[in-house]
Amino acid sequence: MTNGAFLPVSQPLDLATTLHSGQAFRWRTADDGSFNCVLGRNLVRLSDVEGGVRIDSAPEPPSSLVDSVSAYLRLDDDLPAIQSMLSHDSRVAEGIAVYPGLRLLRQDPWETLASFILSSVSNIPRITRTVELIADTFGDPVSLDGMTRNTFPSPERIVEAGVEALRGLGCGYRAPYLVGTAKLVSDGGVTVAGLRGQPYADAQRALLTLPGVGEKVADCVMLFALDRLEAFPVDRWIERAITDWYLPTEKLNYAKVRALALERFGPYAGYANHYLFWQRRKIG
DNA sequence: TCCTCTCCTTGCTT
DNA sequence: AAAGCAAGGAGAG
Repeated sequence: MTNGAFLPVSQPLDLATTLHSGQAFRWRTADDGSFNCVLGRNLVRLSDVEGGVRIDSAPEPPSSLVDSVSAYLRLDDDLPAIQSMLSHDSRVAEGIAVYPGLRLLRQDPWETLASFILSSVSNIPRITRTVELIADTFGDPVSLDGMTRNTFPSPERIVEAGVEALRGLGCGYRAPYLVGTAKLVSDGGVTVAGLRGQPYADAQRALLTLPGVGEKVADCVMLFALDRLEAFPVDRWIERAITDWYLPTEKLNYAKVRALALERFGPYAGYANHYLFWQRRKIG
């Protein structure tokens, strides 16, 4: 065992729910209840402990990753304050009551972009499987305490891999989208990481130039990786929620839903989105 | 400009 | 076990 590092947590944090909430696809739960994932080039294990989270990692020592794990878990978001701002909405309030420790994550932009290109007309188990298969095939191995997992491959690696190989891994019609986007990213045509913190309109404009990226995928990347908490991805579930709960008489389009989200939920619309998403999925 | 329709792969799920 | 369904996007009309 490694020596572990302690990340004190005073915020609400439900690791199990957060890490398996469909925003990240590579977290696994071990038999001992801990969670492991490759973050960047480190294999990281998180465990719930009294007053916080225990971090183990390799090859870099856990003590050097405390800040980056804290950032990844968005512990800088004051979740109770955000939740109280959103609780005027009864549907969101219901979601908060069921998942009080459900947080958004601050993930790697490229991996998030690739994952959500693969998400189209798919489902969470399948996305998880495909993303893992891509890492197993084209990533680099990292080991921690006898466990080995692979890094998520760089855009350059995805370009080298090519469309046919990705089709072979079950990417289907999304394979050329992923390779096309990887080309633009590796050429420096679009610097995804550089979009973090950019204004919504600028980040969106850049993302929409990428193949396989429409408004919904762009919103997922902005929300889950680029610090745009006002992003409000509209997938099938959210669309049903809006239709049934908010705008039953209107003919919806993406812009209309976004306008409603911003007006109703403001700068933290993305948190409302995530609670609504899970409330709606629960109901069907 | 904006809307509607169709097609695109394949694994989960019932 | 056949069939519906799945965190959509692109292109045509």
